[in-house]
Amino acid sequence: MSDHVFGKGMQRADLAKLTGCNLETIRYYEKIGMMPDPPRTASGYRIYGEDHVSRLRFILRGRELGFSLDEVRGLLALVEGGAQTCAEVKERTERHLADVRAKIADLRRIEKVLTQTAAQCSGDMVPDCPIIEVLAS
Amino acid sequence: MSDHVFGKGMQRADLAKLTGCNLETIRYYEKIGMMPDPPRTASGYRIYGEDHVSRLRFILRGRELGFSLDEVRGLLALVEGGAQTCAEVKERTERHLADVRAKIADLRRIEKVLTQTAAQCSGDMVPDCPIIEVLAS
DNA sequence: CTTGAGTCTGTAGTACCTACAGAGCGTAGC
DNA sequence: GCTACGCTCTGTAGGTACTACAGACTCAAG
Repeated sequence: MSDHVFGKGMQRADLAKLTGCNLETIRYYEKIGMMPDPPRTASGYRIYGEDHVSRLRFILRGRELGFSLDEVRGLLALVEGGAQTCAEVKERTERHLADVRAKIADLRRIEKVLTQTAAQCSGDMVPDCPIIEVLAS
Repeated sequence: MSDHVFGKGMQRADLAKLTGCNLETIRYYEKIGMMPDPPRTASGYRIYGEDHVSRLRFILRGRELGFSLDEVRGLLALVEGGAQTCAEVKERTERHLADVRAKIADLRRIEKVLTQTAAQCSGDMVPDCPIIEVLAS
């Protein structure tokens, strides 16, 4: 197989290479209904086309931007459902943005504690390590 | 039970309340060896003392600071092992700090993309939503 | 016709919990 | 003494998002 121009469709490995997605993840997305069941050859091999490429790219991009699979599923439904308005898309994006910002705030708090504590630690043979104090407090 | 002053030791629910840990999580930590097997009453009820409280607090604090359970396990081993030096503790903390900073950088990148894209979106009845463009690109 | 690479399937493993069912235990009230 | 209620015990299943593997099959090249 592996029709060089993908004229008749491509195999799983081709789709994986094209999108940078892990080979097994494609099958996983199919199993949980994120990707549609593709047509098969007579012997059962999956055949993918351009529509599969777009859809998988959409999912991967959403994941890169920190959306959960469920959130991506929702966005896909809006897009595929031919939403006349993007208000809902914007709303979900902003909800997600709030999540992302909350996570950043959390991590910054952690960073601050760790930085301050590590700074107090000489690293020498000290009986009372300030880092351990923080953990044990 | 529930000896008001915890003189003879406390039950699981008491330990949970005292540390803010989920009841089931205590059992889970025991199962994976993060918490030692506690003594039991004749009928099999777990009995916890002050040492269990400290250890659980250490674990929870480590988790709050974003250490993995394995990292916490390692720190605990250093502490309980009566390490003469805290150099190793400092090193691990700094390795973890680098992880935290990398995660912050990741999230900030995500935040930037989402903010910029959401700003371009009017939220009106637009056929080409810039958010979807980003996802589909 | 054989060989090697690709594909198929189901399943198990990762991290970190959380929740539940069904059984047993302990105590307060009657 | 007995019942009722709440706690504990156990093992196991679920959730999120994959990733990896074993064993069987298919396909194309030499």
